[in-house]
Amino acid sequence: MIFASNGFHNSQIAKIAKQAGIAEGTIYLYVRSKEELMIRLFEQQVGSFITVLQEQLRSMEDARDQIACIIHQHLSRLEEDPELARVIQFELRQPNPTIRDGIAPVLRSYFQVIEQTILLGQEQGHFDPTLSPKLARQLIFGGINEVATSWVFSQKAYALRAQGEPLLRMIFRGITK
Amino acid sequence: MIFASNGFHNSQIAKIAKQAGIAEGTIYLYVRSKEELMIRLFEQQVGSFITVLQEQLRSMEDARDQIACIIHQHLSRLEEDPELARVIQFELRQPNPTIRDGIAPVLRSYFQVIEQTILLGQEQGHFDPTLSPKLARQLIFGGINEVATSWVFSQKAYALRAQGEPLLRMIFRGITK
Amino acid sequence: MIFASNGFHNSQIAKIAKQAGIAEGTIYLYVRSKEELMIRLFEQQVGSFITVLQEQLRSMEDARDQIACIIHQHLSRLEEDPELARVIQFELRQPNPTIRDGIAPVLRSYFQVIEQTILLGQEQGHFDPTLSPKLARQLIFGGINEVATSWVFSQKAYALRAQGEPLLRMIFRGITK
Amino acid sequence: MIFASNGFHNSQIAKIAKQAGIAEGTIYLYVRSKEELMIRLFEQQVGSFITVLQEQLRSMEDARDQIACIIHQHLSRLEEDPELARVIQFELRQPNPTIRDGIAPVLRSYFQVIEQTILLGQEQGHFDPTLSPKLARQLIFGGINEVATSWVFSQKAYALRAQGEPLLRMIFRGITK
DNA sequence: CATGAATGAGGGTTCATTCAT
DNA sequence: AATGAATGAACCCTCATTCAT
Repeated sequence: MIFASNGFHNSQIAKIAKQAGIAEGTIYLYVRSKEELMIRLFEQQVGSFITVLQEQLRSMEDARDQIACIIHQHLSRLEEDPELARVIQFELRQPNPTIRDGIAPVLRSYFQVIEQTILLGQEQGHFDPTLSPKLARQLIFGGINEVATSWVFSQKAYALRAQGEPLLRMIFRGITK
Repeated sequence: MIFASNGFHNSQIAKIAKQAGIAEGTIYLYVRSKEELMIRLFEQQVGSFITVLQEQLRSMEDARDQIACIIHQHLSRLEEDPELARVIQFELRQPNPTIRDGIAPVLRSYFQVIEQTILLGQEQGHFDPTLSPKLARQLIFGGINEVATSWVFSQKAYALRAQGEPLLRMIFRGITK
Repeated sequence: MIFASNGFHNSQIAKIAKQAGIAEGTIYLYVRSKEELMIRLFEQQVGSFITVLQEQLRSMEDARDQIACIIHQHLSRLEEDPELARVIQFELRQPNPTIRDGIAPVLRSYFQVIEQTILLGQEQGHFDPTLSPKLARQLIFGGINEVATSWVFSQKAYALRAQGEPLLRMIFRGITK
Repeated sequence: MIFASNGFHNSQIAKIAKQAGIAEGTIYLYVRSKEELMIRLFEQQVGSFITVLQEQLRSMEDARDQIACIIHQHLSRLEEDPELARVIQFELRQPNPTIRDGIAPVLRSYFQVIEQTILLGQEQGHFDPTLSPKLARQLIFGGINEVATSWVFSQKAYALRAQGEPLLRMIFRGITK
């Protein structure tokens, strides 16, 4: 089952199936509902992102490098796959509680990666030890997200990756002791 | 007739009308379509928020006080009216371009308030003059938004306002020279 | 109550009222329903047409003159008041049985005028006595009507009245002994 | 799938679907809108009528036989399928310009069949050469139509086909030299 | 395993009608 | 008598889901 991320645009099952080159009914052999499909797709995309990310983080000792890595990878990933960006920014921001709850675990595991890094940085004496890692994560994730949203809104008129450096500088100052 | 801000819950016209205590058809006396309704509601809510906010900002000289005010007012407003928070966080984050374009002007005017304040702070020598006001705004707005989103997700289990102080401290450090 | 024929276009009550320069509710002081309104308007228009027509017919002895008069008056009336033509051609040709039944009496009285004239012509020895007056009337009325319909469809690109003469000639030959 | 010609009665999609023994949504697999449905049905019905009619006309040399054939076939067709009669008489006589324009081509092609026949008759020396074929067609079509309308109004209390003979006689006299 | 035609519940919108003023 | 804001039933259409092949 390879519904590559290359196909949401409109999120009607008919179009998703067409984009994936399969029949509508086929989707339901793998998934119980459209909601589950959205969740599975999100899990797949974000899950693989996290796996790769953790791989890279493991090779870094300094939490500051790790934070830099997270931010750059996040922006790069969205820039590479604008469709995924759209999905995350809009498609998944739905009032539908089933979807919200469904993606929560994956999102939480990403949040934990960030929070762990902050904790590590605090232990290493780089980051302000009085910071709530959760709140710091919220600022970081929210900031990246808003930068990405603006970029999508702007019709991708500029390089998203280029925002990483200055954004990183602000965040660093914000969380450094 | 003023549409009650709490007239949402679900976004079906029937339910919106019921919540507002009016008939479905009545809505269409004031609004041409559901999309326009969403936009009008957003304009009304955010517009009045901005008006009040600017009033308060005018009485402050120091841009640092202004930033603090913005963050606190934003969080307070959402906490006072959790329904509005839900609408902004989820209901309006839609792929629908009409809505996105419709709310863009109001959102932009809020963004300008923030960016002006940052600019002022740079002129006053408080904030890093090399910062892009736009990017700083993105971090601030994105951060606040994410804090609010988490709060909504948590079923409002804690005081949103209480997050203002520590969030503010991080942001200050992040944008200060 | 003067809802002159000058106002159907679209047949929504709101527009009819606006055209007549009165409020929507006012209509319901004179009429129980939209259907009744349509019927009353039709009665008024066609009724006055018949009255005038009979006046003129009374001054003619020869049934052949009378038939000529009917055809010319009918076409003239529709040409003078294209709005009435539209109403008769389309607005009133509805599946709605209430309207059909409601206008039936007026229509029938017009039919009787025509059939009486044919009968007279048969007695005068001008028209084929073996003809069914009803069938002859159907041919005449149907013919006029179709000529008028074509004219309306053509966006009134030519003079409707001008069709009277040649149409009359055909009909005459058709019903003459 | 062929929409049963008797799938009308009322023109609500729900009822049309029910009559045709299919679901509402199914209709929209074959047709983009209700208007298109009406047009398609008309095209189908009238189109096949014209095809059969032209087949028959081809075997006749004399334009007088052809006119007789047209009138009899027209009346027979409506009598066989009273539902079609209702549709043509009422359902399609709508102010809706989309439908009017949509059925215009089919209707026009029927008109041409009639007008060609008249032209032929004029060439053969049977019909008055000074007649406008268009006007003659209007009288013929309008006459048939009115006869059919009366019949439908009468709740089909008598044999429609029986009207063909006397109607034909009148029309013949009307258009003969 | 895969298909895609068929389904039908659900939702936005219109508009004839009412009724408090 | 007149108004017109409010009503809400009715209707067209969409689209997630099913199931016979």
